[in-house]
Amino acid sequence: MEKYQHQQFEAKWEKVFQDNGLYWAGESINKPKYYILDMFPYPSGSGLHVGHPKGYIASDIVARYRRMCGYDVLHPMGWDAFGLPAENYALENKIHPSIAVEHNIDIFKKQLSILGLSYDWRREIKTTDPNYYRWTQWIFLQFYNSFYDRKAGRARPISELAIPEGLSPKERRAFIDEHRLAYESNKPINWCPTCKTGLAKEDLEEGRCERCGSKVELKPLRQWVLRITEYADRLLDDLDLLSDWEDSIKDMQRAWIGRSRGANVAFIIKAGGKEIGNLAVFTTRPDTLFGCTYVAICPEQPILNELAPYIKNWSEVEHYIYEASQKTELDRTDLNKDKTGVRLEGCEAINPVTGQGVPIFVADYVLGNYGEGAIMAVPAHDDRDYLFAQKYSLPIIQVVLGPDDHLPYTGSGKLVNSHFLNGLEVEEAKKVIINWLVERGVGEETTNYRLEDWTFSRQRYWGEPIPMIHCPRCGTVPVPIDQLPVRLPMVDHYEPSGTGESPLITIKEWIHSTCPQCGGPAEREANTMPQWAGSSWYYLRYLDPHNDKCLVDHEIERHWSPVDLYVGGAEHATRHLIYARFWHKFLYDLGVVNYPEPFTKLRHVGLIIGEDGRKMSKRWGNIVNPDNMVAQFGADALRLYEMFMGPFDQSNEWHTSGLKGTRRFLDKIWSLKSKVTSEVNNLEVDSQVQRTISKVGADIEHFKFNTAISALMILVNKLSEQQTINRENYQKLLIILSPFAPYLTQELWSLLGNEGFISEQSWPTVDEKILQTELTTLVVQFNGKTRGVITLPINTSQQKIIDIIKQTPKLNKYWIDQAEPKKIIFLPNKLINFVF
RNA sequence: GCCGCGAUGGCGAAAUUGGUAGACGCAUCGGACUUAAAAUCCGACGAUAUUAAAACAUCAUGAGGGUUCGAGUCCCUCUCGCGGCACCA
Repeated sequence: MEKYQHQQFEAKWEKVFQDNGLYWAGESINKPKYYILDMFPYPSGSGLHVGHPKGYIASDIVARYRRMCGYDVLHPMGWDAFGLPAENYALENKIHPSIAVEHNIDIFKKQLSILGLSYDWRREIKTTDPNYYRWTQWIFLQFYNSFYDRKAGRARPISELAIPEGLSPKERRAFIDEHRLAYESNKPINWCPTCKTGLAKEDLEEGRCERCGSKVELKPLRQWVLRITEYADRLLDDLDLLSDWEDSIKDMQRAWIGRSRGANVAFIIKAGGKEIGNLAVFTTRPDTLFGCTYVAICPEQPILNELAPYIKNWSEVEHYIYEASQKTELDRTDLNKDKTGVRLEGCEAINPVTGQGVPIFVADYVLGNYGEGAIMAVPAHDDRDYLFAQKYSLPIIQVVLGPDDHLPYTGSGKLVNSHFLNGLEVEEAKKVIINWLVERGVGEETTNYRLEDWTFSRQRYWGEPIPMIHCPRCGTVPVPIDQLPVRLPMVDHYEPSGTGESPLITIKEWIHSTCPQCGGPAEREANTMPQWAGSSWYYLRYLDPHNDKCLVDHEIERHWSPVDLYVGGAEHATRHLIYARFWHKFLYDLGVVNYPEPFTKLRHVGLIIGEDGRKMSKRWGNIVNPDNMVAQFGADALRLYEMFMGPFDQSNEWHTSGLKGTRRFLDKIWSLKSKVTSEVNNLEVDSQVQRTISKVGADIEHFKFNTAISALMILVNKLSEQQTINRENYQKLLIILSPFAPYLTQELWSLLGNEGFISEQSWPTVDEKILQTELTTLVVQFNGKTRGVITLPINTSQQKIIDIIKQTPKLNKYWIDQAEPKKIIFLPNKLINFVF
């Protein structure tokens, strides 16, 4: 069989397609828009392996399909080029990151361009371009200049913040700063000693740096933080708007945000019968307040300073606090570790409902960064408190009845030993007790989140400079908008200092600046933004990439937003996808964007793993380079194979032999060309063509590319059996194959003498008349067991079918003793089942 | 521990969502073509029993139970694997 030479036309057509602007979006007025977005890559030094383009191929198929269905498709690509990996790569290879990044982008772009991806390259962006990060900085300044109005449920300009009267200028300033959505904090942060930078909670994996795997340490460091927690409720509740997101991703985000509704309860602290302080604890189970037998606070609880003079065993307590501070987060939260604590001798906490005192412990199983850093312990109804109470022989009071006597019991049930709560169900008791507490001013309904504010400073060179200035007279002052971008200086030495200071601090000519307020000498903020900053809004910049007046024109944004389809890896579920939703909602509050959610439909791509079953990595030497595969088999075959491997969202092992298979399939189509005539095919073939058009279209929309390709293969097998192939049918096959194999189908399209581009053809309409066949196969069952299949004209009546079966030798033997069946189950055109 | 997903031939997988289990492809085996190989074409390909061969039959979708005329699909129990969260009170 004749084989085609992909080398002879793939590159040729790619150039023609690009030169003709086939993939330009926004060129037609009347078509409906469709925005298809890929998660833009990080141009690393090692180039692409065959796993990377899988998602790009899928979105490209949808893009091509949508164009053929009459949509004005926006399908852009760009580069997420700031961040640690680029900088580490640059340090290792002793090339400046800006040069390394340019080089890597070149390689990536070359690798992508031979795959036939239909991007509108006029819109290419990169996050390291000052004309891009200017707007990243602009957004940061908007955060700085906004506060969150909880009543209105949105961000507002900080100038509209209601400031209490009678504050001194200093207090006024502090009050305002406390409400900014970008704020400076001195709280200890997660510090990676290897990467030498602070990290956000999202950058950790089991207490280790997600990049390098080092255990992170807590380090007190001044840093910029974004108040993402103000958006927690909207980020959570609006997930319900995203009906076309996979539930697994939504569940992951829900768990990450981790909303808990409960109450803060105030305990008065007494020593020697005297009130010496007040401690709030957070609980989701205020109903169990009568079962509280001790209170535990974390070693960082500020109240310890107040209590210190009254604590009789202070040296022991102090030692415990010190020990806890020496532990890493990973060790602190190790579930297997024994619970420890030290009782604060001489102090007691008064339970507001009973008026009785309970002991207070400092215990490092209480987390400092959640709730109030203090808990009311109810050993009977909490696993951890139970273990602790047993260890320290503390009383255990059951207040909720479980199905048996087993304690601890954390389920629901009726309240006992709880005075006015007795007999109530847990949920009811919660409401009653909260009311009781609120009325007496000793408690309030409270919601807490696992989500933490976003640590936004990195003590590294390769990131967007944070556009702030520190003035010895005016304090922290934002860089005026018209002075953006604050450019990252090109320097020879950019190694991280490791001291907690950004390497930019050493670049005196850059650091020294003037205060925009007083004009006096001042210093620039030397920290840079995290890797996730640029990617939190990039999808908006594609819409209007060259605008130098605003980040995106209002009308243009209104036209293209939101993203209709977003394709990328599931590993971004709790990082990029939460950050981007957060920024988008903030921009929505500012009026920059028109929709509350950025991405309407989200699909995640499964990994391609090595032939040895391991993740593709240099370390295992199992990397397959797409360039080699394209050289050997052609881009079309590679595209087909990656889509044919299995369900799109599933991981699959790479097998080059499978790629040979899809290439064989394309060779078959090539050789069919010699059978093409004007003679008509029979109805069966025509009908099969129609069925395939219908199935392939539906499968593309549902991301079932593997079955779409299988349907195409079945059609090709059918056509191969024919002596001649009607030209019309063959061309329809080429058209519906073209989203998968754009080069080969274009070549054949042209060889058949057609003008123009196959990608500009309309998706064939399905002819319902031809689609309907006149015959149907009916399954014949006796007592539920399939005994045969008969082919019948459609809509044959039940009685007629019974007559046929009685006359069919292979089937009538099951008609037991000529008896009448007890029951007949008849599904017209599908199945008949006789129950005897 | 909690939440979610999954388990189908030698392999990747299909199955109109309760109606012919294994489509399509890979690998393998046999045949054709060839001096030969590759490529290509034709054929076989879940297991078992019976048979000269086939037809037919029985069993079979991680295990065990259940619902149903009928279960890969629905329900219950369990095993294993993957992903997420995890001392979050």
